[in-house]
Amino acid sequence: MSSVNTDGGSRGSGRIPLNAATAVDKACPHNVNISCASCRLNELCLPIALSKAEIHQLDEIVQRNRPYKKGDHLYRQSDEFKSVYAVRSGSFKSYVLGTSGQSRVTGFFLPGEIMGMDGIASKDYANSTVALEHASICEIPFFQLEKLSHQLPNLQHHFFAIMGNEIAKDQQIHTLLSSYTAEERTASFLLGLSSRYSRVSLSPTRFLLPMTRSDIGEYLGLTVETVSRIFTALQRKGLIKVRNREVDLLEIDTLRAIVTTN
Amino acid sequence: MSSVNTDGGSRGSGRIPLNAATAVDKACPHNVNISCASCRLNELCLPIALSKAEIHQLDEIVQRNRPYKKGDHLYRQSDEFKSVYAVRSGSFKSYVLGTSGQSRVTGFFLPGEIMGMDGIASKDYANSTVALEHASICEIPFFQLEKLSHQLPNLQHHFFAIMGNEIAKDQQIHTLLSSYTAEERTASFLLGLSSRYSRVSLSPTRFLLPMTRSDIGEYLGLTVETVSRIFTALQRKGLIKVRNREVDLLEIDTLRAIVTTN
DNA sequence: TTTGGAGCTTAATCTGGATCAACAATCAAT
DNA sequence: ATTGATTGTTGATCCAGATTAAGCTCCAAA
Repeated sequence: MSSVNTDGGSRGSGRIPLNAATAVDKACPHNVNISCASCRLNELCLPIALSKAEIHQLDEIVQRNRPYKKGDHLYRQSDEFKSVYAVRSGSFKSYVLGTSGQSRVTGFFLPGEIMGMDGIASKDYANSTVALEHASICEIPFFQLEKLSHQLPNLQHHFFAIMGNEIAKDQQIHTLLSSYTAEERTASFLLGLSSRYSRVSLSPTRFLLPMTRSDIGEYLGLTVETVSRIFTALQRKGLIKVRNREVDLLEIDTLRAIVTTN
Repeated sequence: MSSVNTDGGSRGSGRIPLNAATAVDKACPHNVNISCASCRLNELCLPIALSKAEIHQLDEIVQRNRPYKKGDHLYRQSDEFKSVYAVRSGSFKSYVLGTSGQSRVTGFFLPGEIMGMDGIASKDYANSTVALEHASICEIPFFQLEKLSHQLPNLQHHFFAIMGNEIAKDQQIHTLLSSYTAEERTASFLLGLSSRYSRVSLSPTRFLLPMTRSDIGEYLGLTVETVSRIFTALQRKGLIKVRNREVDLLEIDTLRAIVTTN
């Protein structure tokens, strides 16, 4: 079941409907009135491993607000922490500002992924988080999630797993940044996006980048120029095809080889 | 109350008993028979925010094994995950091995800190973890911790906070590696150790490094040579004094300024 | 007390990616 | 359609930190 797109979310005036974050057999995720039970992401998101009845209880505490448009902030650095958020559709980036105003991207979030966990310990968000395109979310007030986790061992277990996953992922990035070249980082980044898109049943080889080259650079510890040059170089080698935000992974195994040869 | 040291743990044949991880008014942490209730770390470690009775329940599931000597592994990459570990005394590093055998340090652990959370999601440890010196730990079988967390809301809350803290910390390192110079990274690293030592009531300005220059380099994405040069440079500027593993932070505010001027 | 190896330092050279600069393409707003 | 702003590309130059190489210090084991 690959996607049949109906609406925007893709940027190129509808020309190529790549990874538009829309539903196929379940309700449209931009729609505010979906329950977890009917959400097409329910096997990737918080409800995993919950029973029907338990999902219903989760539904009770989930708030589905109006959608966000590109540039809208979900929360800002040092705002008081009160909720974690699941991406329902679209995408977000998180970033911090340096003392002299430069931004540093700390993460990207695609449908089914959880945002805001950086605030759990300190009670303030450590990052700002902003929509990269038209997007919608589910807000889960954390104190209610804790209360419910206390009643539902499955939910507690799963949320521990989600946080553990975030920890493991952040440590991989640590390794990436401390010892990989620009080309290795970029290849790894594209492969990472690939598997995340594939997780939500979108093409693992052909997708639209929701972020700018500059965002990618800030995330990978590279300059925009380097990211642009590496894209061009990978294209010359025939491993990918890039046109603006549109990416084709032509030789995914060779890309993987670049990463693992480090 | 600053520390009065009685035994080793410091390496310099007893010459300077800096940050020997020994107890003052509570039982010696190398001792296997301490309970959480009597442990001098109980206000930093898992028991925070637990009542007397709750600490007793935690004690029941904590296993206090024999001490580890330098080079002993706690677990290795891709071993089956079954426990998290609290450092009781001494210190550890975690690392991963690249395809061609090079090691990449992913973290250092001092008394009161929790190791092994990278395994929670995947059920396998993502890192290997090894003692940097004579050290002891408390092992907490994770499934028992989950079961107990389910009974004790305070424990659940606290463990969420510990994991959230790890996430926030890992993201700071992401920023550090993606946009700080060698000098900024090194200064930040020293300041980080400083506050972690101070957390366990050891001097924040004078301590022994439990790790090699090479470990530091692998952690910060620098070579040994660069770490060595930066240490020398910071010493020439009068900001620190280094002699082998012994470090003095002479101008802690200037060090902070180096980091924040990024 | 020697010896060997791990750990550390310093210096000389090299290079990957940053910086600087110019321009092109795309898009949103009029 | 035109304009200006944002985003992306490409080339020339530079430099922080890697690499290479050599010697030094410390200490554990013979």
